Amino acid sequence: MADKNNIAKTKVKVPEHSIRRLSVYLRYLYSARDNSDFYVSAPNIAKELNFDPTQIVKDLSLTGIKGKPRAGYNTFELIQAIEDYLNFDKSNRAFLVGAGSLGSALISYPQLESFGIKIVAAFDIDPEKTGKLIKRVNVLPVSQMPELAKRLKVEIGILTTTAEAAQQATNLMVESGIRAIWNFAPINLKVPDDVIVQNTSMYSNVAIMLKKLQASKQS
Amino acid sequence: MADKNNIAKTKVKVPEHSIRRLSVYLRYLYSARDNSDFYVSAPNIAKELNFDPTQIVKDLSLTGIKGKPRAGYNTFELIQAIEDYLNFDKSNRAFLVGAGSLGSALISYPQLESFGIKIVAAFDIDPEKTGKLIKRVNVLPVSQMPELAKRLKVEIGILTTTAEAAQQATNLMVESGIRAIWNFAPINLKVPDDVIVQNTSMYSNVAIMLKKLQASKQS
DNA sequence: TAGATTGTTAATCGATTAACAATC
DNA sequence: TAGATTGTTAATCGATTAACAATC
Repeated sequence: MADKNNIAKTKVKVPEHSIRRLSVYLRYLYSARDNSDFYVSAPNIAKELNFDPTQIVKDLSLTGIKGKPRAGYNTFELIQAIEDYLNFDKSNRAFLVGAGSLGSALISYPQLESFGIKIVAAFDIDPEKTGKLIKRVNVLPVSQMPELAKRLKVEIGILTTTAEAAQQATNLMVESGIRAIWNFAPINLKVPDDVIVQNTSMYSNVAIMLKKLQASKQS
Repeated sequence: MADKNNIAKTKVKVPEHSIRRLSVYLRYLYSARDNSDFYVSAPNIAKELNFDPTQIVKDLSLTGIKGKPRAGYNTFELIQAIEDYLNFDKSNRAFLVGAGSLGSALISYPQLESFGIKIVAAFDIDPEKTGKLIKRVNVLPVSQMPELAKRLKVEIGILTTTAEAAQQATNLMVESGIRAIWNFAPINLKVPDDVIVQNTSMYSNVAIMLKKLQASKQS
């Protein structure tokens, strides 16, 4: 049954909570490294980030790293282990579709490359926008996407169009062979079973923040 | 113990998963309403968004709404119930700090207002940026923040500065009486126990997407 | 050695899913 | 009435936390 398949596929099982935390640890580890801290321990990180130390130990063990009792983990090895586990090997080329203000902001977002995503081209339907450069990234007409995707073996698409244009842009990405879509458009995309959609809704974060604010007022 | 207190306070207990989903349902319900669907049922929404129907029923019950067996929920009542539950009453005024490309993108982000946030002013330290307008929002020097926050009773801050400027900007927001900070800067902010920080890290989403992509290739 | 930290196993907690009765 | 859907209670599942042994 196609529908059931779809649900199954959408939920490729990965330990989301741990992965989310690992990316937070990683950010801290970069600064520790720059700070010449050669060893970091779980209680160390925990104190800095206000996390639970045993949870950190458990998360880190996912990457297969071995730490030294008393000392902690070698900072360089730990960074390498997390980067490997999260596939941040810098070869993940991505297209950005929708060169509006959010798209431009993402192209400029700091360190996105060290987090495994390299934006190699941007696309737009608006002829006003195409033919220009945004921080060394070319903005091309969408018609060039399928051919370029195949040539450059691009598997990742970042969707920053309006909600109205999003589904059509998605269809084109799928036709071009894109396997994973990082979606910022506030709409539920329809994709084939084997395409991954990562929704980044601004709204859900707003909702959670407002709810916490309300809860904090009541106590 | 201050540290323990901090941990406790950071985790004001709200059903995060349900809230996140409710905001997704809401977005769909707006389109259903515009489409003149006067009644929607859980299996209805489930099919459209690829969710589990019983989970939807459970989530919706959080808002206190009563549905009709066989028919479902009145669309207007349901929208109202979710908006009430999530405090989207449109009176949540917010300051935006850091008028760079991401800040501008957020000011232009569609429907943010219907999701409970109204950006009433933007701030920047760069004199090049202050004194201008971004889509009807004034960009002011940060020095004006404390006084204006008190006058307008602003409790929410949106932080879109660089990582380097983020902590200082945060301190100023806290001094100004901001109670909740929606943080886009890739850094762990230090705040007093009673201030809520909602981190929106781009990186964690990248990490999860890459991990899913890898997992899907292995099956 | 003593003490701090890792690493593993067990207990708890919360969220999701399943089952089914109530009801329009 | 029959059937679809709500709504509630129970079972399952996964994630977090606690406990403690191993080790440097």
